[in-house]
Amino acid sequence: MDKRYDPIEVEEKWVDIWSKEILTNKDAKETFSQVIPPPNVTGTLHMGHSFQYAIMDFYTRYNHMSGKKAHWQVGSDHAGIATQLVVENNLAKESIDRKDIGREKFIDEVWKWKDFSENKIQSQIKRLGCSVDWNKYRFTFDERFTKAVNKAFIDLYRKDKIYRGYRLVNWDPSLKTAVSDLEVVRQEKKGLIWHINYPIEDSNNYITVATTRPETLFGDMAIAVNPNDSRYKSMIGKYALLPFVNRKLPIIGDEYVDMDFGTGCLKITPGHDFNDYEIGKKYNLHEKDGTVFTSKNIDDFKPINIFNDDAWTNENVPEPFNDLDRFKVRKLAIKELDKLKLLVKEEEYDISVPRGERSNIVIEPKLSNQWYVKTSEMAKKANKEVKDGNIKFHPKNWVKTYFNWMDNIEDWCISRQIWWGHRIPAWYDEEGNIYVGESEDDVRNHYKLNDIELTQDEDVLDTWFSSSLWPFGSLGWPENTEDLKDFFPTSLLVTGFDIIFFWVARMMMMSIEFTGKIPFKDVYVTGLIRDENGQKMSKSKGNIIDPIDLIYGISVNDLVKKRTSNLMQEGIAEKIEKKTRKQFPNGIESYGTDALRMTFFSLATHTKDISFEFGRLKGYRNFCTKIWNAARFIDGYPNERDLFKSLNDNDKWIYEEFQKMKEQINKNILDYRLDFAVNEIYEFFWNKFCDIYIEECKKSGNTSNLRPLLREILHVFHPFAPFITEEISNLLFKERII
RNA sequence: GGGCGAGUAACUCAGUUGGUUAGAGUGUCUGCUCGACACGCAGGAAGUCGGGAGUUCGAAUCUCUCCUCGCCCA
Repeated sequence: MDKRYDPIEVEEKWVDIWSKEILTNKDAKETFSQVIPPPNVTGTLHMGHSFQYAIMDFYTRYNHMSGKKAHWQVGSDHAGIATQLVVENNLAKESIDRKDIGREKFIDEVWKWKDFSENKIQSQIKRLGCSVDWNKYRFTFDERFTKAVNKAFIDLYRKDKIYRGYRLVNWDPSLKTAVSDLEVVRQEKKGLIWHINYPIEDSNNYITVATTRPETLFGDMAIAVNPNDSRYKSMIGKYALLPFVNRKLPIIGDEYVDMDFGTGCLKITPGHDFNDYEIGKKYNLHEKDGTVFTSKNIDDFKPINIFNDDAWTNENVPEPFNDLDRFKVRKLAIKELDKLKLLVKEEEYDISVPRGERSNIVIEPKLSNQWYVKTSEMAKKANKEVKDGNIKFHPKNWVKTYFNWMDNIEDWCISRQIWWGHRIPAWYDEEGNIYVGESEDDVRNHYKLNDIELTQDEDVLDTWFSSSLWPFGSLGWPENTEDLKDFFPTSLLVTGFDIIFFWVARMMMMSIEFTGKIPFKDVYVTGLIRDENGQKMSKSKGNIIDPIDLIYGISVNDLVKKRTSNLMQEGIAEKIEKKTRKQFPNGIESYGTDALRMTFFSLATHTKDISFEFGRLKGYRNFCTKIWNAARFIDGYPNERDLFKSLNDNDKWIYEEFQKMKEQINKNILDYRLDFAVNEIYEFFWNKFCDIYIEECKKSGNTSNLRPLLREILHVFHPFAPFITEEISNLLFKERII
C-alpha cells in the first residue's frame, strides 16, 4: 500500500467497474426505490447535483447492503425553454437566428446539443460513483416517455381536466411565450406613480386616477371607486373620457377598491392587469362605438388588447402612440398628458417588477389562448395524503411551505410558444374546433371525421408537465412493467426546496390522478449549496466551483479561465480573476470523491442555505488518509482469525463502542440526519479505534482482532466512502463489499 | 401585507426535543522528523449562545418583546 492514499487512480478503477454493474438482491422481498430528479440537458452538473446524488447514492447502497432490492432510476430532462435558450445562444454566436433555419432544422440542432450535454452529464454521474442501472436510463423526451406524456394529456382532456382558454397569462415578450406564475420572479425597486386626470363627461370636472403603468391607459375600460367613499359616491354611474382616445369609461362602484391607495380611483385595464381582469370579468366590460358597457352576460366580456407579441403597441392604440415599445409609449404618454394639463403629479413609489426567470425581461400580462390543467381537485387529493401522513417531508417544516402554496393553487398554464418540447396533441379544423388525440389518424378515427383539413397546435407543453409524470413514467407507465410493479410508489425523493411547487407538488397530483398511488413516501428536502460566504453560486458572480475540480484539483490559471469564459456581462472578468487568485493563490488541491461525499453529508444539516466550506473538505480528506494509514498498519499483521472475538478489556470496550456507533448511525440514517451519522463514524474511527484501541493493541501485542474488526468497520463505512472502503477490502481481504 | 428561516469560538457549522465544566472541522499557539499516518502525534488558547424580560431547582434550548439579515408568497 502507498504511504499516502491517492484517491484518483483508485476511484477511476471502481468507477469503471461500478458503471458496468447492476446492484441487485434478486429474491429480496423488501424493496427500496427512488428516482433521480432528472438534470437538465443544458450543460454540466454543478455542486447542488453532486450533493443530492451523494445522498441518493448513500441510501441506495445502504438499502442494498441491508438486503433490500434497491433501485435508483436515472435519467435526464429535456428542459424546454432552458435548453432552447442555450442552443439559440450558441447559434447566435454564428449569427444564426432560429427563425431563419426553421423549426425542423432548429430541433435537429437541439438534439445534437442534447447528445453532447447528456454525454457529459452521464460521465459526471458515473465519476461520482452513483450506483444506478444504466440500462434503464430514460430521457423525458425519448419515444416512450413522449407516449406517456401524450397519454396523460389526452386522458386529462377527455376527463375534462384540461381545457383551452382565452385569458390573461404571464407573457415573456423576448421569448414570445407564455410562462407560468412560478417562472416569474418579482423584483422590488423604486419607481414612480403618476396621478392622471380623466375628464368627466358633460362637466368641467375630472376624476384623478393613480397608476404605475400609464402606458396601459389605452386599454382602459372603466374607472372604479369604493361605493363607501364619500368623495366619489356621486360619480358612480357617470362616464369618464379616456385621454387621447375619448373612449367613454363607466365609473363603477366596487368595494374591492382600497380607498387609501393612491387617489382612491382605480383605472380598470382588463387586458393588461390580473386584478383588473377579474373586475372586468365581474362587470363583463365590453366596448361598442366608443363607449364601454357593463353587462350580466359573461359572453359579453371583451378586454381590449393594446400590445402585440413583442409588447409593442398595436392598432388599438391611436397615432402617435402606436407601433412603439411599451416603455417609449409610457414616456410619450406622460409628455402628452402633461401638455394637455392632465398630469397632476408624479411621485416616487416602491414597485415590484415581474421578470422572466430565464430571459430576465419585464413580463407583460397578455391575453392569449392557452392550455390549462384544472388543479383544485387534484391538489385536494394530494393534500389529503400529506395530512394522513402517507407522504412525509423531512425536515417536516417544509409541509408548511407546501400547504401555503397548495391551498392557494391556481390552474396551471401548460402551453408554451417555443419549439423544443412535446408538441401538444391537439388538432384544429378550419372553424377552430378542437380534436385531441395521439396522432392525426387517431384523431380522425376517434372523432369520426371525414377528410376535412386539420392542423396541429403549434405549441409545446411546459417541461414541468412531463416532469410531473417522471416517478411512474420513468418506470414504464402507461405499460404495467415489472419495474413499475416492483418499485412504484418509490420510497424516497431527494430534492431541493426550490422546486417543491414546480415539481414535488405536481408529481403528487399527477401520480394520484393516473396511478391512484402516491409517487413517494418520504421527501428529503435538501438545502441549496452556496459558496463559503453564503453567496449563491453563479457564473456572473464568478464563484462557481465545479465538483470535478474538487475531486481532481485544478490550477489557479485553469480555474480563472473557467470562471471568466463565456460571461454574459462585459467587464466583470477582471474582478472575477482578482477575486479567484486571492482566494485560491495555489489553485484547488485534489481531494477525491470520498472526501467530497463525506463533506456533503456533514453539510446536510436541516437548514436552507449550505455554505460549502474548504476546511470541512480538508478535514474529510485527512480522514480518508487516516483510514488508509490505519489499514496500512493493520495490513502489516498476519490474518490470525476471521471473526472478531473479545480476548481482553480493550477488545470488549472497542466492540461495545462499535455496536453503539452502529446503532446510533442507523437511527440517524432513518431520521435523514447524515450529518450526525458522518460525525459518528469520524469520531469512532479516529478518536476511539485509532487513538485508543490500536495504540493499546500495539502496547499489549494482542493484535489478532485488528483485521476482523477493520473488516466490519469497512462494511459500515461503505455507503459513506464507497471507494476507499472497497479498495481496502479488496487489498486486505480480497473481497468485494458491494 | 402574509408565511418561513437564521443570528453559538477567528471562519463554517452542530447542539438529536430543558439536565454536569456549550461541541466539531478548519485556522491559531507550544512541543514533537519515536516504526501506520506531519493530510500526523501530544498539549493549549479561544464563546455575555443577537439584546432585554419572563417561566423553571435548572434555559443556547420554552414564552414574550426588540434588533439585524435572508428567502418564499401577495
